[in-house]
Amino acid sequence: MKGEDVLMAGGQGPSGVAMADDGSRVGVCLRELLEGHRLSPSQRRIARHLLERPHEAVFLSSVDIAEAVGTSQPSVTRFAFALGFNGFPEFRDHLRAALRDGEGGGPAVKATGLNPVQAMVDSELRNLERLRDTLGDPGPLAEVAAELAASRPLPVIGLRVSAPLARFFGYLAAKAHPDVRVIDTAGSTLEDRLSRARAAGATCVLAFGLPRYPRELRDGLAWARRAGLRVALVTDQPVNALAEHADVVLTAPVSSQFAFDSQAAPSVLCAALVHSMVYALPAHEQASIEEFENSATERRLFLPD
Amino acid sequence: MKGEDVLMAGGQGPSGVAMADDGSRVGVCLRELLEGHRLSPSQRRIARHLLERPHEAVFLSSVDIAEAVGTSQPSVTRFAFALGFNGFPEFRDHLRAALRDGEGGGPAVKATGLNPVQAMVDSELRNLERLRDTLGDPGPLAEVAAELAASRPLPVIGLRVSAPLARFFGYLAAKAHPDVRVIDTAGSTLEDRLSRARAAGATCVLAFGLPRYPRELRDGLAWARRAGLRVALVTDQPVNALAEHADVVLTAPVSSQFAFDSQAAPSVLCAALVHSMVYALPAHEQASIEEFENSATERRLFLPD
DNA sequence: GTAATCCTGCATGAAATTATACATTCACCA
DNA sequence: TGGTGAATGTATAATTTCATGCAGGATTAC
Repeated sequence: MKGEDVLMAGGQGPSGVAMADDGSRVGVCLRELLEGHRLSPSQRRIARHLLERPHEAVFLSSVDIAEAVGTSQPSVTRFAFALGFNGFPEFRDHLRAALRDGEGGGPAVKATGLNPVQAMVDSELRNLERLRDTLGDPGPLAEVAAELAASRPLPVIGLRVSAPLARFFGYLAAKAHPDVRVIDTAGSTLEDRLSRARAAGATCVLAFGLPRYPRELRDGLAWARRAGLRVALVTDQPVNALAEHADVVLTAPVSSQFAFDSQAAPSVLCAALVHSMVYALPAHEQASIEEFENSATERRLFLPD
Repeated sequence: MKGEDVLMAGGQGPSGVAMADDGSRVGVCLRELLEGHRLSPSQRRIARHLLERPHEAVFLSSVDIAEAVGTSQPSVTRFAFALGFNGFPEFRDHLRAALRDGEGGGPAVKATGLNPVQAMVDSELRNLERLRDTLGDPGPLAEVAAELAASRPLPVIGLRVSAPLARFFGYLAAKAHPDVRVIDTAGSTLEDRLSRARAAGATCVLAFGLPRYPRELRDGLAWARRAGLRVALVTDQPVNALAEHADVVLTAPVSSQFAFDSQAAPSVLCAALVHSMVYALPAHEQASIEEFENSATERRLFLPD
């Protein structure tokens, strides 16, 4: 193995502290394997070495171990055989499997007594879970929100299937931002309106690009960038044909196993974005939200809940 | 790699704990690497594949990845070079190092609960679960779908915050229904357009009415009924100020504990509705979906995934 | 429409990893 | 002392993994 240097730190010392992290999971796996096997002296040294570095163990090659222990590579192979495996790779895969069980193993798979439509919803549920997990680090979202909040005006692009998303975002954001301009047509119209927004002081643009990715959106993003606008993109994958034309990418997974995809996760991301934008706004504009609500109530625009 | 079968599970099931497990650590490492790198289509597929299985990624060989992605092994090597590494092993060691750094941190980081934005997503998750459960009985959905599919034309109403939803439904439904007419303006316009639709043969209308319920929507629904149209309503509660003006009600719960609500569940319900509508359509119109897809591909409207 | 560029897979060679054959050493015992 | 057998290392073969040259094909630019 060439890059063994990257694996030499970490670990958790012989007196293994924190039970139940993944390393010790490999450790218990090893202990189980060693149970009731008669090992030769050098094989014991190998075992001891692995037990002391359960994290690295899963990555080490037979020569790595041999060198570290100060023995020969065939001895490592024979060590694997002595433990009942059919070769060193088989032994190592056993360790890797133990590590993986630890990582994924939390919740059990549920019985799938779901009808097709329910399966569809379930699929979107998982997408939302993924979104929630990626938001564990609030940095990127807050960063984008701040940029968007600071841009006056704020152009928002959504073409084709993403047009409703852009409008939805526009509707929410308008409560917190004085000048949101939704663009849902492509071609020269798009460039015209971007151009005007740029001239009016816009510093960045928000784009929604869900599958299937319109070619025209890519062109629009490229154009916006050349025009000096920072491009924030909401899409379903961190890397795709659109992402390379964006400065910041927020991902909201969508299902593609069904004929018609919903936009559950992107919709939630919209709400989260606007939510974050509010905190990036000056106080007097936060107040204007309340204002609108009140005036709307006065005009009896809405029915009682 | 011989024992790839041992690595096929993983991920983090339905009730997934939180961020900051080792897999997502590899994930963020990958994201950082991908940032600002121009990738070819097949390289993007590779990146996606790895992002979807961060746990396994650290163990995969270049041929493993190539086979899984359906590309050639040299493409994987080139992928590593494109990311600035000096070879595939170097790239893989980088990922492994990220994983190791995470393990040192131990279970401490895991204990952290959800941040506010995550709580928001979590709230929508529960809404989706409720939606899934209510769809356990496919009857109402199929019934509404059949009615909608049979109405020519099919008027779809969504005002204010629900306008994007109506447009989204319209976009999807247009693939399966020859004459969908989205109405997102209120007042006399609404009645005009409903009237024309009725004259053209419409038998029912679909309305989206999420909080806060526009007074004008209630008026519109009442008007539609008097005009002899059957009213199907998508809203958030089985009974509210709008439901009494509808013949059939489909409920899609939304959160109201946050300043800005997303439309996750209604969005999914849209997709489910259209999905069900397809099965209520004659075969030749189902075929027209494919047709559109093909013609769109021919016109190279979309970018490759 | 044509040329230039980029992308991609195939074939192949180089490097690394693992398994096996064989020789040597050492402990133990007659 | 010489024999026996397990243990271990050396050398090497077999397998796997990785890198690169080259040609065909697609896309873009002019």
